[in-house]
Amino acid sequence: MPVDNQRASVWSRPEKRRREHPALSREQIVAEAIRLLDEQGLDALSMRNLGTRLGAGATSLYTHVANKDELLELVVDEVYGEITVAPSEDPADWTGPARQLAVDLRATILRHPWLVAVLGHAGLQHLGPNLMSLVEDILTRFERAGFTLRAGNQAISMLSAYVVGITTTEAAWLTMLARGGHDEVELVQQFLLAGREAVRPYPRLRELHESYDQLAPADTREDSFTVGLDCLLDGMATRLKT
Amino acid sequence: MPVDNQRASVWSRPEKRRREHPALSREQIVAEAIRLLDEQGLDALSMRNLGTRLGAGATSLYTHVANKDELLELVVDEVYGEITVAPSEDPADWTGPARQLAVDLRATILRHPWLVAVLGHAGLQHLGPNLMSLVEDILTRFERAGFTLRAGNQAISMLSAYVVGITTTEAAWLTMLARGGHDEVELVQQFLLAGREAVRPYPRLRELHESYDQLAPADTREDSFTVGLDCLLDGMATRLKT
DNA sequence: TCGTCGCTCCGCACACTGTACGGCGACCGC
DNA sequence: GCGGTCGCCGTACAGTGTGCGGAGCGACGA
Repeated sequence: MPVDNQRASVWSRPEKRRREHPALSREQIVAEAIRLLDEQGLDALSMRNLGTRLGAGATSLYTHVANKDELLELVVDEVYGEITVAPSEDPADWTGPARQLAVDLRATILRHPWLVAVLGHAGLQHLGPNLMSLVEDILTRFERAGFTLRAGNQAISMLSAYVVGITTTEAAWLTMLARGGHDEVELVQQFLLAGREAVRPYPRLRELHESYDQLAPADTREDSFTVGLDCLLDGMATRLKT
Repeated sequence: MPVDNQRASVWSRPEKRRREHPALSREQIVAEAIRLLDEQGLDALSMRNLGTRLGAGATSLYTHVANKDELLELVVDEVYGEITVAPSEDPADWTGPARQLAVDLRATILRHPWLVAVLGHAGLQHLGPNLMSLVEDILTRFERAGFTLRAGNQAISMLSAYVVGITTTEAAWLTMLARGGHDEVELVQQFLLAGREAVRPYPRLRELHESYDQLAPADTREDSFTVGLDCLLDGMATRLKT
């Protein structure tokens, strides 16, 4: 299947809209796609499925969207739009925006666990308008706090890499949870039971495993994320900030 | 499609092998799958495709492997087996193994760019034997260097999260490169050209963009990774150690 | 007012996917 | 030699992304 690399990206090609009241629109399709993804996961997103949810045929979508891949590109950028970094009072403080970016990004991914799978296919290279204005915004903060543009860019890369990486596991967990319809605590118990056997030949893993026996899983995830984020910010402070 | 969550995991269920010289084996299937993935990417891995490459029918594979998902699980753990952390002379040095883990993991992912997409679907929760013994190994090093098990686990999480996150973008880039069969430098030029337009409304992004104009891309990626890793290790040293 | 054009939407078709099922042939222990 | 078992495969089914040609409709020039 040859890929036309020369075709202009989604963002530069304007949306066609001549008819007065077209039944479908790009916005509508993207919105419904996100709803479908949130409700039933990535596997449930098929063109036919999405089409019928919009009261349309599958191929009708192709008038507004070139590809399924392009649809996902639009969806991803739409989700990026959910992240905004609140204006801070102290312009010299870069820690606040950085932390907020990380926390918001994580929250967004956990709200849309299918995101990591999509990013895995396509990378973070999408460069939709929402992502770009977000990055521009944060670069501004970092610059104002004394970072060079390069350093600021590096900081953003590190932060988002860490968050995406950490969240990959969490999102997979949430997906499994949603699909089975189980309670989190119950599923954890089940996993601990299964893991106990697998972990037997490895003394350190076994001890670690046992130490996690009676813990609220959501809190553990939260704590682990925060500790890691603190580490990262510390390191950035000593290395990147002159 | 209902998923049988109760079925024992791949690792506990022993491989059936009664016949003297069976034409197919699990190892062989996994090995060929990896070869196919490396050559043609994730999309090209279909059961039929893999079957014919092994001189067998598609459904024959199901005697050795329950699922395509399970096959991927086996494949992922097989790839994890490529990572080994060399024994270090100084037992108090945790930085060496940590850095080596990160570098090796990145190299492995870049050697198998499809990995991140698979991880995106499934998370890092696979827990195959190769991964477990790797983690056990590194936990040992960390423990010997004064980490608690919890802290060591946290460190591993952070490191792999960072690497996976950073590498997601790189792997997507490499995949695109491989699919188009283009030269990296040439493709970079093309992207810079396309990006120049997109980046116009954002002053900081534009400046950043221009500053990347004449740089060897592979070196840039390498540097960026190393700087971020140094940051992370610094942070871990001040936060996690003691 | 009447073609005619362009755009949106749709039904059909094609190649391809994962995998359930039943059969076939060859090897094993007896 | 023989029955049972196991590895392999052909067929089949539901479902996928999407190319193509046609139908209906709004707008617009003659």
